[in-house]
Amino acid sequence: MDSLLTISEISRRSGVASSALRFYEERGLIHSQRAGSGHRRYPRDVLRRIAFIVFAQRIGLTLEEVGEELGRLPTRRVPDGSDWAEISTRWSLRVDERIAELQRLRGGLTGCIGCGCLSLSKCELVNPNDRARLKGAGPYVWNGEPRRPVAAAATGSENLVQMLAQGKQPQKACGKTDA
Amino acid sequence: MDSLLTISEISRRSGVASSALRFYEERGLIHSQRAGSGHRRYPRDVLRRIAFIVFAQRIGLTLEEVGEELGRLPTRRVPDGSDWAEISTRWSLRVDERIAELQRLRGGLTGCIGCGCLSLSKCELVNPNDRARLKGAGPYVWNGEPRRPVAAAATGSENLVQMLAQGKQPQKACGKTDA
DNA sequence: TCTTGACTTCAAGTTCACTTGAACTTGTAT
DNA sequence: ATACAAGTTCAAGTGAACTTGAAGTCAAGA
Repeated sequence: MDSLLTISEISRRSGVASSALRFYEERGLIHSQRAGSGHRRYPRDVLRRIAFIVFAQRIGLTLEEVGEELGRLPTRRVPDGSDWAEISTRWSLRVDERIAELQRLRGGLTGCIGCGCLSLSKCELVNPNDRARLKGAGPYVWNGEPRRPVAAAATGSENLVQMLAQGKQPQKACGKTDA
Repeated sequence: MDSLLTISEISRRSGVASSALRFYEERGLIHSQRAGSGHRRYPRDVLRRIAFIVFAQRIGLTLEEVGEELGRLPTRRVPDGSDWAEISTRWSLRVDERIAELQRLRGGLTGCIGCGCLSLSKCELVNPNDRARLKGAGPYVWNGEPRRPVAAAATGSENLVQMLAQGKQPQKACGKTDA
C-alpha cells in the first residue's frame, strides 16, 4: 500500500488549490508520478513539501527562494526530520533578521518620524540589507520589505531611500529642519 | 520665498523616481501645484509625505492603505508634528502585531515543522488574522504575509492553510504521523 | 536659430503567484 | 449508453507598484 493520492486529495488536505499545485510542479517545487490515464499521483511526503512552501510564503520568501531551499534536500531518498530541521534553522535566522528590522523601523517611527524631525539629513533609520540587487518593474516585496530601493532614483548625495538602505540610526533628538 | 521644488529636486532629495512621484500623485497620495508651463511644483512639506510613504512600504502597507492613513491628515493646514505622531502610533501597533506573528511562526518552524511532526492534524501553527478577505489572482503579500489563504482550496475539514489561518499552536511534542 | 535638457501625458510593459477559461480526455455511477 | 465529475494542457487574465517608451511642450544657452 504505497497509497498515492490524487490532486484533489492533496488539495483538500493541504488547503492549496489544484491549480496552484500544478503551478508549483511546473516550477519544480513539487513532483508527481502519473497514472496510466495521465493523471497526477502524489506520494504522501509531498504534503510536507507543500506545508513548507506555504509556511515559507508566510515568512516572506518568494517561490524562487523556496525552490533554492528545497533544492538542498536529498533527492535520492525521502527527506527525514534532520533534513527539514536544517532548513528550519536557516529560516529561523531570516525570521530573526526581519524581526530585528521591524524593531528598528518601529524605533524610527516613534522616535524619528513621529517626533516631527524628518529632516532626511539629520534623521536616519533602518537596516543595512543588501539592496540594489534587482532591476525592472513590479511590486517586489520581501517580508513586507521592498526588494529594491522603493522606486529608486538619484545617485547623488543623501536621501531617504539611501538612508533606509544603509541602516543608519536616528541621531539624538531632532531639530526640525525640513518641513 | 515660498521655495517650490521641481519634480527632479524632489526626486533627488527623496530618492524616489520621478515616474513614481507622478504615479503617487495620480493615486492621490501627494499633490502638486503647476507652474505656468504645466510643470509640477512641490511645496517642501511634500517631502514628509513621501518619507512616510516610503516608510510605510517598508513596514508592509499597500499604497491603498497608505492613502487611507494619509487621508486622515488635515487638509486645510499643513500637518504638524502631532498629526504625524498620531499616525506613527497606529503604525507602531501594526508593526508590533507583525513582530508577534513572526515570533509565532518561528516557534512553529523550529518546534513543529523542524522537529519532523508535520502531521497537519496534530501539529498546528500560526495566528488568527482576518484571512479570506480578498479574491482573485495575484501575489498578495502583506508584511510578507499572504493576503489570502495562499492558493486557497478546500472547504471541508482540517488542512494546513486553515490552521495557518486559525492560529493554533503546536500541541506538545509530536508523533510523526504524516510523512 | 538650433539644440539640449527637463518636463508633460498616455499607453503599454514588467514581475510575482497564481486563477480562469477553453477545449479535450478519463473514470465512475446509473 | 450516457451522463457527469475530475482530470489534463495551454493561453491569457489579474493586481500591485511601478517603469519604459513614444510623442510632444517649454526655457535657457551657444
